[in-house]
Amino acid sequence: MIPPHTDTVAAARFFRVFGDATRLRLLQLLLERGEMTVGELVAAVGQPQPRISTHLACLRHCGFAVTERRGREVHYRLAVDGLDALLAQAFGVMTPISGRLASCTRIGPDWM
Amino acid sequence: MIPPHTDTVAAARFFRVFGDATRLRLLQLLLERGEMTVGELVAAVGQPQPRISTHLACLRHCGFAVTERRGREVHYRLAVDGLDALLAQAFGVMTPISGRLASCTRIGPDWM
DNA sequence: CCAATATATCCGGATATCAGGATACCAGTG
DNA sequence: CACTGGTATCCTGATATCCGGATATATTGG
Repeated sequence: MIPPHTDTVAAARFFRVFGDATRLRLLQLLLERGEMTVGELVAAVGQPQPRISTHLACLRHCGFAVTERRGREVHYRLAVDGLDALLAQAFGVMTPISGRLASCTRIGPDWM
Repeated sequence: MIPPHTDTVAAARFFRVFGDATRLRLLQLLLERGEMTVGELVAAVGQPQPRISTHLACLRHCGFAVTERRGREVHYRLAVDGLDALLAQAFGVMTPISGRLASCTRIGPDWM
């Protein structure tokens, strides 16, 4: 059941992508709407464009999202399967402990 | 499908707990073995005791684990349900992209 | 009480990881 | 070509989050 050691390290990196609220929000948006332009993501998240683009670059590089340029606009789509199930599972695990999570001092303030 | 905004922030905090390889390793060990003492966890992970204890304190505070002192020893057990399914789901999502994740510069070097 | 065993906490330092704001880059149009 | 619209990158600074090592705390047995 326990994956080898290197898989644990890789998994921690994976979870760290989700550990930023802006990136998580972007993933959620793409999950729901299927495909969005940068401008739409910027508007939906309500943060400055460079900030969104930086996070999108991370998602792109890591393989979570793929892009397609159409004229001036760049469209982003999810490139992973199972994200909906993962998020649903995560909410199931965290809901009973969310109050405790909020006061953890090891996990600091949120960026969003 | 998109949880409200505050749930995204809370979820990001949740994922940040998993974003550290030592903490993730501890959770995996507890998941597999059910209950372990600090000493056993220290031996299994192969890191200094204070380091392990610090991470265990986080897991305890956040509600992932509960403890029971028996004499000198403190026994740790998982206090959340669904962690096995969550980790399995996560490995499913990440496996196809694990090579790309390894080279992400936004997610830095690993602590383990 | 003291010594040994087991564990928790603490503090200072290093660095990981975020932000903002400016600017570079790409596509379309006249 | 210049300008506009859309996006990506970059650099500096702030701080989040880890570590090591020392020490504090709790339990046990003589």
